Amino acid sequence: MTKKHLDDYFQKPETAHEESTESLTRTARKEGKKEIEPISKTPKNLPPSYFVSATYNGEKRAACINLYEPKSEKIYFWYDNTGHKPYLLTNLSPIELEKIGRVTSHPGLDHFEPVEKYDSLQDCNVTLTKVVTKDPLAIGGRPRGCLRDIIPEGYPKIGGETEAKVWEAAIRYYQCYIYDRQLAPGMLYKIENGNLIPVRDESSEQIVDKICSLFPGEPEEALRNIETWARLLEYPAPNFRRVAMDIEVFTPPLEIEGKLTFSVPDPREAAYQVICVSLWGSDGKKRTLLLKRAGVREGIEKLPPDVSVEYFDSEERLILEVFKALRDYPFVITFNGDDFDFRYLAHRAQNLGIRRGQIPIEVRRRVCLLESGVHIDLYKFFFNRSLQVYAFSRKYLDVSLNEVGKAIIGLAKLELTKPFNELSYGELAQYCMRDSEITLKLTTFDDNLVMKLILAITRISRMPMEDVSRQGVSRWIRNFLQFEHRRRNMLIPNTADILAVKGKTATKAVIKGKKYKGAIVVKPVPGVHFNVAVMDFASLYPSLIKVWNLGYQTIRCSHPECKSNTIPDTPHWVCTKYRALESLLIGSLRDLRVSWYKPKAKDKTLPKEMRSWYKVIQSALKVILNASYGVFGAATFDLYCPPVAEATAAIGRHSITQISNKARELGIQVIYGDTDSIFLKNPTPEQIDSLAQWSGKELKMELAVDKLYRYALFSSRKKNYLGVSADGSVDVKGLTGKKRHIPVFIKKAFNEMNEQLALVKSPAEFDGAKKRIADIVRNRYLKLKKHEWQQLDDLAFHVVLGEAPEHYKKTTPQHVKAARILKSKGYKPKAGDLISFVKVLKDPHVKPVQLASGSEIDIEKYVGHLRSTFDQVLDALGLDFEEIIGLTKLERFM
DNA sequence: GCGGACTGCTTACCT
DNA sequence: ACAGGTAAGCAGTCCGCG
Repeated sequence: MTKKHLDDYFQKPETAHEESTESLTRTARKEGKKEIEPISKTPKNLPPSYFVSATYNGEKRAACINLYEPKSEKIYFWYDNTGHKPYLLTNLSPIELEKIGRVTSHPGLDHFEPVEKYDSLQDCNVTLTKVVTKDPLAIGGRPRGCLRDIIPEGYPKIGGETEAKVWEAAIRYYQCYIYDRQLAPGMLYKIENGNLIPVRDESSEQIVDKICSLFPGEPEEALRNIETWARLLEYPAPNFRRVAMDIEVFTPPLEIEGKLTFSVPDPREAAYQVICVSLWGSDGKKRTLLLKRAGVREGIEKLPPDVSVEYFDSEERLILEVFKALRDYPFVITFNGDDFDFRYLAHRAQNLGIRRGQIPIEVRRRVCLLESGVHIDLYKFFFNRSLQVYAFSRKYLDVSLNEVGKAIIGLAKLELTKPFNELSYGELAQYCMRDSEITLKLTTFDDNLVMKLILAITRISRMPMEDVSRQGVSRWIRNFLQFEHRRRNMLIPNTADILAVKGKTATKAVIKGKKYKGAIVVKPVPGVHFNVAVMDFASLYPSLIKVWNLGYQTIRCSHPECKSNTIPDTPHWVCTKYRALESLLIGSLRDLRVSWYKPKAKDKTLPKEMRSWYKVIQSALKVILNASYGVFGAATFDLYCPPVAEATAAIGRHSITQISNKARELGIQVIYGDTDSIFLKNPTPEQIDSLAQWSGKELKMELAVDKLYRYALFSSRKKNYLGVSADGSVDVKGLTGKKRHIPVFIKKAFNEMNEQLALVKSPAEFDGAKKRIADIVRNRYLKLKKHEWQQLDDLAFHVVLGEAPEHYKKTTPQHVKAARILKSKGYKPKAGDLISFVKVLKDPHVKPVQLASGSEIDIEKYVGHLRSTFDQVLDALGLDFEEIIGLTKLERFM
């Protein structure tokens, strides 16, 4: 890599305006062979196509845009023809830069160019120098000799006056290109006479106007911003022609404790044969490619008739056939393809002597990309915590194909009944096909929700689809903020500079080690409360960021006259002269979601496809908005600004305190509240109305009824309650009985109890329910005492191993003890694994469930867990666990 | 040397 | 690589005790 690029420096630079009219592929050109079919053309003209991703092409030394043409369903390339080049910014003048030999002699240097930028941290215009290079690697990305390191190191501090600094030097080149040309990834572009031209969507203009008319009070700048977002979000998604792929690799069997297991082959070594590959296309094509091996039984009668079964005598030909398919489809979906399937295939191909040019996979350190299309690795996508919680409402708890498949589309992996290498061709194909079936269906369910979600975030974040599907929400947010900086010719500040000017926090966190004080939780009033209304602020934190004009630029600004514009409960103030970018952008996104996309997603009068698109948008916005406050408190975020996060939380506390005071003033009893919500006991519609009115008027915040509970049940614990809605649905929050590590044996009883609680309609009906609940608890207790469980698994606790078992130094929690026992038996528990263990009488008091037997169970421990699980509810019902299980008060003291 | 009180660690949850 | 706040269970330590 390094060598190749060093060589590049000594070549004559190509003219950047060179037309790319030839229709040979990049691969074919490199190899000088014509036998490979063209990956894709770079045409002079192309009908409207979706901008799906962007890269840098090292050979052409130009940005490359991947366009998906929805009629032919193919990807085409367009290379920059504007002469755009990589650059960084520095405060050194060209004259000062000329004095640094390591800069002027740098082979990647192109030229210097003065630029004016607005520095929002200092509130002044600055003249900087654009250091333009021939190659992005000249700026950064290599261990030594990059200009972004050379400039600050190399400048002799004359008189100690000027400190040489660089800006915008860590932005990926293709992002820089998107920012500078103000491109809209995910939107339509056409190629006309070799030029890239945005395609305006006339049909959405009316609807965009309508959206804007929803916000008559907004200032012009905010309206223009809303308009921009609306244009991006209204345009529909294409059909993404795609294929899901899964591979199976021969694995030598490993014997542990007399049981056969298999270790996962190392994709870097790729030492074993690829024995089966399955391809499941969105076009209905289902293929399974099998390697002929000695002594393997046929058994393909088990496969559905529409699967094409293809046998190969040579592994090399099998792999080449797979590569052909990978070139054919514009989008390829895998589950962990970055770290396994693609990595393995590429290295295996190399091992087999397949020429580099014939391998369409670009293997990078952490990802594997396709030369001719877009690779989406669903493992990374579903691993994303924000998506897990806010887009898929914690439906899956473990990120494995099996768990995600079961939870989201109700399709599990096939279970193997015998060792891998004893499978017949049919069984192997069946197993492998199922994996690619789940993988594809994870992108097709709910009217292609996943593909659309990626597209929507691509548009909001201004990032390529590959990056959107792999990176976290903080990158999405960072990128659209950087884009808007460029649009306004604002200097993108360095993280260290923001921190130096505005780094200090002033409040004390409740939790040791945290940076600032967070939200308030109101102590609940224990007991059962009928007719409870839950009111909450619509997206509290984004609303506050909008209403209070929060951003790194505006918090603690330098203007003396702003200092009186204080933030409650902190020593901070906010600018009164300028609007913060974060406030503007997050504010618009919030407004769009609350006033347009959320209602539209529920609007039954809309056609189905339209409503489904609106659902996608509102869900994408939800994910982004929910993280929009947290990122300012995250040191890894480029615009990290602790006082912004601190101020947001402080105003949040102020808001909920004000609103509960007002509620009490109106004569409503507040029985609970957490962060942005208050639980009101038996309020009248008038009281609810006046509270909402007051909030809008005094706090400038929307407060609305979120839930109406027939009754709610509280213990004295915070973040612990149970609410029953009018339709009998039960919300369980925080109770131990719902936590995933609790044994099924206890969970079952807990769920039975909830069924009883769901039936209660009036206070009078509680007596009967209490009796039945007492029965449930007593029965469980007796079953435990009599060792009556269906299987030992039902008694297992399931706890995630946060670190590798040997990594725990300070304490040894029980699940780690269990993991170490497993390790000593030859298993290889690693970080992220779910450890299942039971509590036993003998010494370490835990045992992995696989190794335990019923007779060694510590029954009293389980009674204790049963008790503590139920106490949370029994307290509120006025029931007593010990009385239920039949101990008299006297016995308890003995 | 023992046991209760206390602190800290770890995980899972809530908003 | 969004944040802080809360609950639970256990591990480990401290402290008093003739």
